[in-house]
Amino acid sequence: MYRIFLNSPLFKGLTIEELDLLFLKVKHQIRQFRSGEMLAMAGEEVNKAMLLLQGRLQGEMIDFSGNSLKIEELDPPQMVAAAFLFGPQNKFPVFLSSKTEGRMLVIQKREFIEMLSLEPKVMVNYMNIVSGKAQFLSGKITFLSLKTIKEKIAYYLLQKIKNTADNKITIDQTQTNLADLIGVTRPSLTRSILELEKQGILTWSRDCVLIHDLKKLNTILGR
Amino acid sequence: MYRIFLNSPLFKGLTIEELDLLFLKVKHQIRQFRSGEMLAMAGEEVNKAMLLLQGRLQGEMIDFSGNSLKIEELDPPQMVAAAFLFGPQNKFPVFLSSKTEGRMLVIQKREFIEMLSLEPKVMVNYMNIVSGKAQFLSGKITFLSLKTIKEKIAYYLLQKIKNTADNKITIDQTQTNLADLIGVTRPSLTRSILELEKQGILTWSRDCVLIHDLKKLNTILGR
DNA sequence: CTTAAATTGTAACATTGGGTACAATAATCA
DNA sequence: TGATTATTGTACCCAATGTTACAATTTAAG
Repeated sequence: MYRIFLNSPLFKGLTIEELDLLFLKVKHQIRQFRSGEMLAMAGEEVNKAMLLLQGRLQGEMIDFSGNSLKIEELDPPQMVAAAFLFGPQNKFPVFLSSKTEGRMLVIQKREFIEMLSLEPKVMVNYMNIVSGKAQFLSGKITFLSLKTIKEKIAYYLLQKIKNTADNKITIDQTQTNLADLIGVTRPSLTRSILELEKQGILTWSRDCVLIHDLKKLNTILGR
Repeated sequence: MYRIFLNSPLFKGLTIEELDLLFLKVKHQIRQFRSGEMLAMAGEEVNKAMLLLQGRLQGEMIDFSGNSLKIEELDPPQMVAAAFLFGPQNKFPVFLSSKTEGRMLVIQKREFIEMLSLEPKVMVNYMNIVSGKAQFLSGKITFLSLKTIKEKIAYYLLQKIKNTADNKITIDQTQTNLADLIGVTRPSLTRSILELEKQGILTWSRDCVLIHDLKKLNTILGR
């Protein structure tokens, strides 16, 4: 019955038997949702643990000029608003809506605390999840602190180049998408890319980027 | 002996007896530090729980143009880097240095996990702390997502006005400080303030701000 | 009360990036 | 291949903010 929970980060390392036993003791529900449903408003209180089982959610922060800065998409079997169940302001930080239909496991906060006490493995898992959220947000802040488009491009590329041996980076999206991702307009992004090319730092072709001068690319970020 | 830990958020709700018993079982050290000491570099691994007992620390993210965007100051009895002890990238997100001399309690991660299992109250306290960190960072992101200076001013003032009954806000810092805090230059801040005054939204005197038109102030943030 | 220092106001100019429109160049499909 | 569409390059203008420098005002110190 609870087999589908097994590959969730929250229940990682548990046996089926442990899981079955746990859910015998802990009260819980399954909530169904349709596509396009608004599941939570920013500011709303979080008083239950939610584990996405099926479907896809998205959390977006509506910035005040009406644009929406996408924070994250959520796929199963991830927890929803994990970092906002405890803490002094346990309210949704984003608008949460469903991109598809699906369902999630819901456990009231009181019962969730009980569960964490009953099973230390779940406790450690949960701490990893919440800490991971904080770390994700911390990374976002690093990025948002970058001021110029060139800095954002440099940061983006240097993140990508970590995973490749040579100085060639595969770009798996269009400039339009990328511009949207880093929060600038497309013509501005193109303009900055071309300036970087003129400076001899890189060559940007449709599907990949060649870094000619890694040193200068780092210089843009002041290091 | 461990009485000084009692008013720490981590050990809130424990009796002296419980605390004594806990620290009999859990290995720990006290680390002294001098003023101006660099305690951790951004990127360094976090493998111990740290609780500031005395002195003052500051964590700052050196932004890549060399400016430093202050993230937080830390006073006793707060935990250090609480949200970065677990999770997939348990590394310092900021440069941590001491502003004064002082000392802190240090518990290795392994022993810390043991402590959380031994005492559920501490576990819940720790989760509140980590979640609080995530929530703090989430707030930072909201702020960093604001684009114009007027938006930042409006956000700053509306946060402050929550705590006051009337429409008068006490400003406890100079414009120079405030400009630094919200990450803009001082002349630009002044310019924006004056424009807000011309629009009849507020009056900004040395030590306090009078909001004349709360509605318009909200409008700046698009709500 | 006078003076020095800190704070705030102001102005001219440079830079960055958004808005818009359109041209040029691939990529895709019939 | 030819036509259609998606993507990228380019230009022009404008708003927002940084840079710099200096003036005006307030506060603090003696």
